[in-house]
Amino acid sequence: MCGRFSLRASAGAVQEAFALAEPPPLAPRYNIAPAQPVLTVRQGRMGAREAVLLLWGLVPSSAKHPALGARLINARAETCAVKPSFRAAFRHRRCLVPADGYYEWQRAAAGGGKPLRQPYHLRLTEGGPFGIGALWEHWQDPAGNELETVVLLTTAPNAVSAAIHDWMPLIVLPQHYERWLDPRIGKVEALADIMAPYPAEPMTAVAVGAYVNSARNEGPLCLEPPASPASSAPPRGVPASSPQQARLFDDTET
DNA sequence: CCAGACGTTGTT
DNA sequence: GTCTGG
DNA sequence: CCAGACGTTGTT
DNA sequence: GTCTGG
Repeated sequence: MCGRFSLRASAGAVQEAFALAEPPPLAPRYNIAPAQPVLTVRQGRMGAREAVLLLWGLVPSSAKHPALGARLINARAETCAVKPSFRAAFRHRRCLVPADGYYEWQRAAAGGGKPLRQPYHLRLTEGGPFGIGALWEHWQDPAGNELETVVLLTTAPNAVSAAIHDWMPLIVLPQHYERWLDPRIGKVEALADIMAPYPAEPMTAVAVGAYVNSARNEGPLCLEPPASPASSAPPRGVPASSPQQARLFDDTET
């Protein structure tokens, strides 16, 4: 699952990572949430790559109204090529959403306690930006009002992500960007190899405080460690946290 | 044929 | 639009 | 994803 | 519980 992410990288770093002609409009973000505009990299038939802001939460082109509460924020990579709401977008409107980390909430272990959820920030240990595989869609009502929206794809978790949740965002390898973005390619057979879990080795998961829970909160406080660390009772499969920072990586199960 | 849904996660 | 259910 | 609201009439 | 807002 991927319902919240960060993008702190500079416009220059994102321009270079995604081979953009222009530096994208970009301010550091620590808490990007559904229903907000997200930077999206896509490609036209003539091959020009562009970065635009689209609303996160796909409104299918068939929707009568851009149902604000029923937007689709994630779609499964394994099935999006055949689902009616995503099929056309998969064939013609694949895109990448730049991020440099995403948040996952780990459900508390079974027991009497409150159903508190512990958020983690998952990112490349090296720290750079990456591209989340996504689809965009165009919607227009009879009056001519237009809306462009985007949905993030999910896939099976790697070892780092599996300790926290059952899914992870589809992270596309840089060597696959060109093929993924090419609108002339639409057959799932020509794209299936791209839709695999990103390897666990380059990734790190860090427990963070509840500040990130509210989509109204923004800024570096989103990455502060939890006040009462998850180390008090690390759930199964999760190594105990260090006092300073709960670095999460199980080297034994990659 | 027409009518109605079309998505995910999580929880029970 | 396109697929599923009846 | 999580947080927060969830209703009406009337008055300012 | 369920829907909307961010």
